[in-house]
Amino acid sequence: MRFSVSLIPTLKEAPVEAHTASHRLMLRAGLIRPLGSGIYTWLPLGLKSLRKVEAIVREEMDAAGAQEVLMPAVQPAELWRESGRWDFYGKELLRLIDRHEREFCFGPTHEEVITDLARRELKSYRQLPIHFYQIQTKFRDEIRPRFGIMRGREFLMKDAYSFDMDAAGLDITYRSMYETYGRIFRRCGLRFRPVEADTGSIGGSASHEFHVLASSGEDVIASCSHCDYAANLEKAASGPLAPPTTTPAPQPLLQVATPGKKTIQEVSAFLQVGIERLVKTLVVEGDGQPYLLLVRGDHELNPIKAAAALGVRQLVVPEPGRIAELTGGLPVGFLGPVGTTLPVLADSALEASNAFVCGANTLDHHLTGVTWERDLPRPRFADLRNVVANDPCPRCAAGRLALDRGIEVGHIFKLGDKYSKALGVTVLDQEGKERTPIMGCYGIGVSRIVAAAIEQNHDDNGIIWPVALAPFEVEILLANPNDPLAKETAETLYADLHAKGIGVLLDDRDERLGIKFKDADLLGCPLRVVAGGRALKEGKVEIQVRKGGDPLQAPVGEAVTTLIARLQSLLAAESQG
RNA sequence: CGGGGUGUGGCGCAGUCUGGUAGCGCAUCGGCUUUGGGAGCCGAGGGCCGGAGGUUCGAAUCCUCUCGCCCCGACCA
Repeated sequence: MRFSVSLIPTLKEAPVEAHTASHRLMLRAGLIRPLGSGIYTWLPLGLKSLRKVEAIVREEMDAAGAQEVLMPAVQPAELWRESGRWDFYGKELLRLIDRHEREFCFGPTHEEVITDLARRELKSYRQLPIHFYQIQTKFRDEIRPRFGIMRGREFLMKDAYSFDMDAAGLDITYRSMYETYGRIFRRCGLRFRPVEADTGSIGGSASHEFHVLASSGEDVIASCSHCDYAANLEKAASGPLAPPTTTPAPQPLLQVATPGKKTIQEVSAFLQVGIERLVKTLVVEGDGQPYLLLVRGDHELNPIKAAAALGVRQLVVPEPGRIAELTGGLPVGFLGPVGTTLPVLADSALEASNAFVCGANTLDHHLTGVTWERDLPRPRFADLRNVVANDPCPRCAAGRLALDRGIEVGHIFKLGDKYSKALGVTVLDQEGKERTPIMGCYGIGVSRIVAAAIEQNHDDNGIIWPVALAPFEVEILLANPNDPLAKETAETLYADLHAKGIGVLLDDRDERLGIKFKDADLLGCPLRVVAGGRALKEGKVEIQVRKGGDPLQAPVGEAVTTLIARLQSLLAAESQG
């Protein structure tokens, strides 16, 4: 591609509203342009990268035996009513009405459509297992789209759905997808980690997320220093904690004045007690019922775990005003479990606590020396909190958990028979009996991968593409278009690389070299070649790896082989995973 | 949805408080010079100041409504 005739609108300054690296750089490098909140046009250069991701995903899915289909983006409401999700999915579902007043939605996902296809076409166990995928534009009406492509409303997704006769069959398919995903992200040159995930509202029995590691990631993932345990924060569990080392001898129960000290920090500082010896009392509403939840002062409530432990469908943390209603007007900031009439559930980390501090249910007072059984009944204990760094690993004795940030780019699920049952998919087994197939579903955020790759690979000057995703592997800078020798060298190199199947961008603009350098850094092609100027006087071109390192010079005649060798070694290094 | 912010040429911004008919840098176009890390000089084009209504002799500026965009938002007891 020739820079001079292409739309590559680079920007010196990014619009103020772009904050994250990938968002800024995608705008500045001219990969995308916004059209509305959370919706973007992919410009030629951005589209090249997007297509590269797509190609990798498609090759690996095909290799794993999945069959590509393309389902409608617009889906009749009727199907979603059958699965029960028309009402359940909420406002993220973009709903449409056609000229006949019939209701549709723009598909955020395609379980209903694929399951409908399955019930029409699958009749016999002989057709199973079978596995379909598509790469398609999805729309989810996010509450708050942000970070550019990373959390847009419209995005490109690979979604796949498998049908097996039984759980054992699904295990095999699931395992194969787990491996396939690893291959895909390795080929993309991304540093990533598969983690155990909560199955959430979709339901099902097992689930893994694949996260690209990046400090700007929206998700927190915990992994063991010792074994291969890794899970997202929603799901991550801790091994049993040792009691706080500062646990004192038994103390009498005392009510102490703590005027105006409402926060854990304030109380801790005021009473000169470590925050791990305080107990936070949280009021929540589970399916309309109030509960008191207790977690240690230095821990955070995990609402998903709490909802599961309480056995409620939906857990709401009420507004302060509502808390007062639920507790009969007790002072927020001084709540405690002693003497409460509400059901109490405590985090397991508190099981070993004693002589702790909590609110006294009296304005401006806390209790100290609180001890289970003596001062209040032992409540039920359960895992209610987010793990913190250094918690013991739940799987192995030796490991400690570390927390990292990640960008979720893939998610695989064992769905079970939720959809196949709801929509009535049946096939005949060997005995001629009707059976409901077991489903799995497997998603990859194709467009998000492009943003995640940039998030993980950039510097102050611009993008540093992994070879596999770069819009072009090589960019040639024609140092001076008016120098016939430089021009001829650049053109020959351009043609030769092209002939070898290497993606190459030729910056043949009538611009100063400085501008071309700046743009080349911004665009981030893995290799940059300067044709002209100093080196060419000695019959050489200058080659620079975007990732860093000293520039090297190669005789013009050897430039192509040198470049190809470089690309291969880069590619090999990047796909180690 | 709640709270906050913001909307002025393609991008970044000033002007708004204190009303008098729009300006700066970058980008764009033309000319001359320059040519290895976002050049210099000269000249030019481009904005119904998000939209609607109102106040006023007069509105980017004041008032009301509305739309877009951005940021924050359970609790941290």
